[in-house]
Amino acid sequence: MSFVDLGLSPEVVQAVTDTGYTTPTPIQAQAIPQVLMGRDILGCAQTGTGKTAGFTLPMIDILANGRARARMPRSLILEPTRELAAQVSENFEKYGKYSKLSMALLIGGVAFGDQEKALDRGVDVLIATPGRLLDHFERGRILLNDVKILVIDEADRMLDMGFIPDVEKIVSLLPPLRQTLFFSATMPPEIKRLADAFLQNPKEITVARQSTTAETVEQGLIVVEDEDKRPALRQLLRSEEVRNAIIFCNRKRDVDIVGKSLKKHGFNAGVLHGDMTQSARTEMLEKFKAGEVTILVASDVAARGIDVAMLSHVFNFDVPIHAEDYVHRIGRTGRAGNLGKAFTFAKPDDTKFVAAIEGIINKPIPRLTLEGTETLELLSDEEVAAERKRRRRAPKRDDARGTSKPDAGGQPQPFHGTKAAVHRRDVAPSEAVERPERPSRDRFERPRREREPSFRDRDTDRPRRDRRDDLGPSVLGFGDHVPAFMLRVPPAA
DNA sequence: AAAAAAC
Repeated sequence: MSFVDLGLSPEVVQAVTDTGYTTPTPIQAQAIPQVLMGRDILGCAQTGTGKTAGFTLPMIDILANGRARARMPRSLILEPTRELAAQVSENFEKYGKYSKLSMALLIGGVAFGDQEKALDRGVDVLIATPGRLLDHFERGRILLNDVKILVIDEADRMLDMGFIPDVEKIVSLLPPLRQTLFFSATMPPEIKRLADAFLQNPKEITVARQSTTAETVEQGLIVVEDEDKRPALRQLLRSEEVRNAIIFCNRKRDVDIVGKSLKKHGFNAGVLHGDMTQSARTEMLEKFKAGEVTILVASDVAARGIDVAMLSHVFNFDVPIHAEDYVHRIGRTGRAGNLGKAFTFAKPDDTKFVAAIEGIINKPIPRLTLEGTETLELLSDEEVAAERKRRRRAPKRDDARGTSKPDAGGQPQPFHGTKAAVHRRDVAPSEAVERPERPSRDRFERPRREREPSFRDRDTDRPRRDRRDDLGPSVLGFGDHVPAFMLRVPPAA
């Protein structure tokens, strides 16, 4: 079976041959002929299966005929992360080099100017993350009624990330008569519902998730105390033949800490997480791909899809909270038949998370010990519960990780907002932990701020005395019970 | 226990 047999054009086949690929992967062999026939696809597959080429190759041929009008893309590919979107655009560049296709990449963290210019020229292929795409749409820079092919990639991840409302909004802007390719690594009910809504008589393609069985990945679990993780990691990095590795941390903060620590100890390490600027993210990923940086400390931005050829190792500095993420993380190694190793550091109370992982990979992860490191065992569920209880009763005075703000902890603290520092000496220690109630900092819990009553002239934005005086003591919506502070006349500007 | 994504 070759790419020619799948019905692809000589131009595309040549471009594929140039990159060195000769044999289609199972998902490519199944999907490409169907996509070329114009059929909808429901693909159950993750990256590493050749899924991306499974849709880019036939799309290049389908879009070869016809021209895009300004601001009216002819196809749309939605990706959950910026890196994935960038990767898909590289795919189109690589395989579309003998075909004349125009393309635009709409992702956040990048200036609008160039993206708008590209849209104005007209694009055959539009690759986007949902937020930035909607942003362009709302600015009126883009029209979606000419989209003939829609690709929704990594749908389950979009769900995890809360993008589904955005995706539904975007799909509602597309013409109903179109071809839709829908990919997801897993098919929870919510994703199935979406697939049913978006697809018409789709061809279902399921590709075995080889990383779940992970025959080519040797796995190991090391149980240590939190503070022993970094030395243990260094020891492991030195004893293993690490060609290149990703080290996953659960928190961005720890990504920075571990990255810094490794660099300090002379490792060729770099960091990658979503709080970095887009240019720093791109630069780091490129350095890692090029081998300039051999150890990448990363958050789960890098857990899925990031396609770095032949990683020798994956380390989980923390046990991932969602078992699925474990599969995705270690799926970065042992790909395409190469051998890989995956080591996971667990704390003794990570019992539940480890059990969940072993449940979905359907086998135990071998426990390892490290010389010179105190290797422990996972606690039983009862022990974890007891430990939690104990810790609640005697809260830590100072946070060993150094992350707490100076005013946190159980010490008596001055109240804020008073001139004299008032210490809470008169309360029992256990109650002293209770902080005075403050407005929630969580942006989702924060009550929506009501629009202030407009005392300003709409045109001049000047305060309007007349209006304010007219208003009298009543405030709309409060009847006769108007809180005193709302009746205060704002200072004249 | 987190991370990801729009300004």
